[in-house]
Amino acid sequence: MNREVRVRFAPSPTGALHIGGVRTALYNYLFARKMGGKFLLRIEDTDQTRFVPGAEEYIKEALDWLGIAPDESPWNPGACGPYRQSERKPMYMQYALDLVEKGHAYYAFDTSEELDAMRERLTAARVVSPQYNSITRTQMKNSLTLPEDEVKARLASGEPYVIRIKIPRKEEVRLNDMIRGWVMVHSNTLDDKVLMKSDGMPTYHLANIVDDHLMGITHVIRGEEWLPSAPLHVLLYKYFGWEDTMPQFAHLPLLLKPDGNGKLSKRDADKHGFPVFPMDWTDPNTGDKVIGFREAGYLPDAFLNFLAFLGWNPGDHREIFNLDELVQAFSIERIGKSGTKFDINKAKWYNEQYLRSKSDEELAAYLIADLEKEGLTVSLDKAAQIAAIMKERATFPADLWREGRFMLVAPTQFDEAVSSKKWNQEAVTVLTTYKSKLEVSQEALTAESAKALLEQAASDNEIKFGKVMQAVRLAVTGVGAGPDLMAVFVIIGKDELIKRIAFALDTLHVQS
RNA sequence: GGUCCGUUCGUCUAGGGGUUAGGACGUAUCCCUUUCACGGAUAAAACACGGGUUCGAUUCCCGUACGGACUACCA
Repeated sequence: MNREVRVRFAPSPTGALHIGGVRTALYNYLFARKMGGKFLLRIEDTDQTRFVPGAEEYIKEALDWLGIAPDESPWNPGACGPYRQSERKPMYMQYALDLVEKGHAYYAFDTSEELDAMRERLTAARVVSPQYNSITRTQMKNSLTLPEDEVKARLASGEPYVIRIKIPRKEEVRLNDMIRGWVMVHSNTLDDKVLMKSDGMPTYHLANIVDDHLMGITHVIRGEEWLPSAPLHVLLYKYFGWEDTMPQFAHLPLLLKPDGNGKLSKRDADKHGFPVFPMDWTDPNTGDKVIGFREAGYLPDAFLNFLAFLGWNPGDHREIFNLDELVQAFSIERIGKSGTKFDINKAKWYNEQYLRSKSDEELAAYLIADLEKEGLTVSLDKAAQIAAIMKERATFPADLWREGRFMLVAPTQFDEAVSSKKWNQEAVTVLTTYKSKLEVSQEALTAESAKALLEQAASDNEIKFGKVMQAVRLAVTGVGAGPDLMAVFVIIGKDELIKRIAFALDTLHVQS
């Protein structure tokens, strides 16, 4: 049987989409495209208590930003809708009841207090892992222990209940994970997980099996945190009689903290000052703010490239891949098994690579946008010129302006450390000469003519050109470092250049 | 605690029974140069440990250690 590949990304709308989730979405997308299949988005909102307004929109916007929009989603439904589990609510009960009928599930009436009491009792009795299972269920209030009449009466009276899976006492459950190979667990370590909650909603375990089946999902690519419950899912496929079309599983390694141990979290972002979310987000309930890669200045292609390499590699030494190239090169077999520590330096490096590969005009658009925020305007042409000489030294688009502002705004003060060391009589002499040469020159200012004139000014005074360059730079830009000076001169223009030199000559004083 | 998963330079990783264990980020040095960058070159830097199997193990097997995930009417 050769089914069309269909994969899904199934986040819960409980807040900002974590970077690990974004990577899961990306791998799903890459796999779908590579296999010529479909990538779907399903919103797993079965926990009504954790609903956060705006979270869904955040997910959509993040995927759109990265260019990995799903083929089917709540906003772009295909034939398998709805794509929100809350909207699929009426579908689940029949499947749960089917399991009850087959003897693979049962009703349970225990209150949360009774559940707590059971766990306390077991803990006190030094039972290693207190759980609702084949042994303990015999002492709880459920349709396995209660007389049939009573069960019916309780159901009829509207008493709250859940439906639990009846895990077999002794059975080896095995699955062949695409990343990890055969994983085996004994059913006696599994517990009778709740399938239907008392509010009439399914739990993740039921909903994801039913939906994946109904949606024709062929491969489940998800985080490693799901591995322990995968055997439960395998059992469910078996009990539903869907073994033939059970998806293949691929459990992705986790994204870990950059320094210590454990899963990457928002705390790490706060601690190290880098984002772990794709975009800015303010939680409407708690007011918590997180910063995003997008707002921090990461380019979507760079971010995607970085993300793809967190746990996957193409097997050769190439590092730069755009989305299409990632699709071509991607394979699940080349995903690593071990957890990946998060290194923001690599992300920055990727961003630099992509920034430099952009055209001057593209970069100019960023620059112009930044300038507008400060009420400044500049021609596209000039912005492109600035971008051209700044991009080699920028990590983020914002660096273009932050480090290049002197090209549009004359310095009003001068870097003290540089002036104390480099501002000397020789510099003053050369600059004075240079200024007058510029004033009388009829030539248009080019990088070549600007340099020729400066060299003349230096040699006229029998001073080595290189010796005063730092001072010249200081005079014109206010700082001691920056892009090629002659290019800067051309951008600011002759008049402005003369003005700046005059101002520096007036303002700075030679220290003895 | 239990179950499951994992372990190659600081980090991301390639590799795989016999290799000078390769690349990238980062770090250091040098070159280029009007500074700072970019770029180029070089360097330091790794197979967790212990047993097997084998002529030979970093690679295969088993333990140990360490790390992680899971252990809810959350996903």
